[in-house]
Amino acid sequence: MADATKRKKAVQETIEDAWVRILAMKNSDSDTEKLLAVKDAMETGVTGRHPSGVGKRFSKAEALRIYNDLRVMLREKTLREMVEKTPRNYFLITNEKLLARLIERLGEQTEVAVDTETTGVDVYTDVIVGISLTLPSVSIPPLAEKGIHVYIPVQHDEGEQLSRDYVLSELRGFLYDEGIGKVLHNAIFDIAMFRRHDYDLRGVTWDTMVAMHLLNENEPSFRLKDLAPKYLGVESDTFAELFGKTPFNEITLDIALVYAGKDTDLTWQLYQFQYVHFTQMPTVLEYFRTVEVPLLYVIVEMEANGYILDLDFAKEYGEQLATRAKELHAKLIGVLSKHHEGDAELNLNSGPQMKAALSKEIGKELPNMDAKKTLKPMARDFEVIADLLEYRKITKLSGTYIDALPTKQNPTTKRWHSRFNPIGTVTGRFSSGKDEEAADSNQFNVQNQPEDARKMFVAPPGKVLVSADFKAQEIRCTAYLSGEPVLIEAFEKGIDPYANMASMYYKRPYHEVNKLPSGEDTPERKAMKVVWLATLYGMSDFSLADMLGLKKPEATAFKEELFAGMPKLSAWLKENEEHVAKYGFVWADKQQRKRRLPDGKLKRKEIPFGKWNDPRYEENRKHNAKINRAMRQGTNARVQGSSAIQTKVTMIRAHEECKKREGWALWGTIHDELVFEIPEDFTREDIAVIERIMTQSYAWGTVANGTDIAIMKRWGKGMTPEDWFKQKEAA
DNA sequence: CGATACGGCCAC
DNA sequence: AAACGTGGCCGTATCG
Repeated sequence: MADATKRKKAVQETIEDAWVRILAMKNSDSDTEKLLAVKDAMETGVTGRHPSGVGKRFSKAEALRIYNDLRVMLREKTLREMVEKTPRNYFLITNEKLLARLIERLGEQTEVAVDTETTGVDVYTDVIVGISLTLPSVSIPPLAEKGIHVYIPVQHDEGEQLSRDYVLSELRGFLYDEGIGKVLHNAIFDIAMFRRHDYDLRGVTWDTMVAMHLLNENEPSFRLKDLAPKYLGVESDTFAELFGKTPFNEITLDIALVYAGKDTDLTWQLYQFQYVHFTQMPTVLEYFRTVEVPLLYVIVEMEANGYILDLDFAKEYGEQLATRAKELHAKLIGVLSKHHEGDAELNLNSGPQMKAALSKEIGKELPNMDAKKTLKPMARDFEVIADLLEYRKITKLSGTYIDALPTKQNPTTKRWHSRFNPIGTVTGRFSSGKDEEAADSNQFNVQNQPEDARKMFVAPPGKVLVSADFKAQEIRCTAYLSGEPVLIEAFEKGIDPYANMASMYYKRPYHEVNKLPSGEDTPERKAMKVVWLATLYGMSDFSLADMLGLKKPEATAFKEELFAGMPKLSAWLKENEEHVAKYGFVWADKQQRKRRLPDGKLKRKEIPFGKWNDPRYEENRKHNAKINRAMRQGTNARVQGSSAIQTKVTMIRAHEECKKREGWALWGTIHDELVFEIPEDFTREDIAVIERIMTQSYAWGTVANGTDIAIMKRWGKGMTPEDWFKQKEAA
């Protein structure tokens, strides 16, 4: 009876009521957007109920089904319109005669926009199916538009076209001509695609994606399709919106022309727009042209070189970890399952479940499950916590690294390839990991491999890995930027800057506060390091106190006393904050890169004394927190950003050197470290070459650079070059 | 089963 | 209220 009533009620619900109900649900942003689009389409009569919904109550599921149909309709309409409106200066190049005429015109250009269309985003496996080019200075007399945009299909399923081999060989002169500048959006991808077909794309002069990052690192998206509407006023659909998962070779040529032609058209327009803005920042332009653009080639080579993993080792190690995890799992379940209700077994990987069970087991409520802060201090008193920590460490290690990496071998190259994204961070550092639109790719983050996972990475046969770090890179950078004598003198004397600070602060001899013979830190040196890093990262006195095990006033006093002994550094820190507050940005070294922190210019909002916790002032607190954050970011961005420049410049030099030497390659970079692979019969002079590359490619004024070099067959700690040679001579 | 958010944790 | 900067990835939770 109740059911019948419900059913009756449901039938009676009007569409209007249904919309109110559905939109009141807890919908994700993207769902809400879709639902509103459907509502609008239904109200304007574009669409009606979905066939599957006839006779049923109108549901969110039905609305989303309608959305999918609507999207297909819309897509077809958009594509039809795109083809109808194909600009008259867009041309398909489909035969020898047209290609020959194009090549003649290409020879007259000084700069050309280039883009490739491919079967997918695996640059080692997928292939080029078409090439688009924008020739900006070619005019076809009857047309008013200046410039032409061409698409050369080479492997579409249908339509008259030339073969890829023929087109590439005919274009060789153009591709290899450094005198014809190439302008691309995300050139790394296209350089790698040409490389995949054994062709170079030489003479890249501008990458609109990288340039955009220098113009505004806070840009929410660097996709051409997002930048074009924003900065050029040109609407643009993404590949996925237009074609879904259809590979480009299945797209008919009329559609391919208008889509691919638009890519280089927009890239060229964006270049023109960006160039005007760059003329306002000549130092940044110089940096872009001499560092970021040449670096693109280095990145492509480094990524393509790739990694070799010791799969036998990974398998054995993975099994060891699995065995131990199983033991710990059984033990933990034995102790904790009595605190867990429900049919399903207690899930040790579930934070909420474990927090509840553990709290009951130890008889007090845990605030959170943070390993470092909450659990580790209790591990000695509670075996169950020690076990859980070990279990979590092992499952993290195997789940993210030991078991996961072996599955990511590239099917074509049989190697493992990471991505190094030169615009992946706001400060200029590289990020590493998956591409934005390569969710199912084999790419992985090589910059956060823990020590135990690094053991899987081995040098290629007959080679060794040589890691070279910038010794105390960020401190030297700070010494240089601030001009602080205490730091500069330490580096001049070749002594440890932390120990030097400790000696000064504690008024004790340097050797007493430096590292112990075992290599361990003295408490004095360790404290200096903590305070130093805390300052660089803008840590509050509250957190500093927490880390040093002091009360807040003591931590404040400690910091103040230490920095009183380094007045230039203190003044520099203050200047950074003032600069952020006044201009809303800071400069990296030699004004090569900006870090824009617009929140720094906000005016602080008043919070009356005693009202800190008053919810009425929550907005004000959040507002002020944004300003505080910008202040912390300012100094950090100057140091991290300048250090990233040093690393990038050094990579270019390293790459040049590697090209000259048989068997040398750049293997990777981890922020303050470059890793080379070189033949294992290297000499002392070879090591001296690497030392010179590291210390002389980019100077911090008069502050000397330093490097520590290690030789390895397997990625990890390694041995010093001296030990390597001693061992070799002994054998 | 996909999309999204989040806690937690790996690196420098 | 937050309290340390820059990242990426895994597993769970949650939603429909």
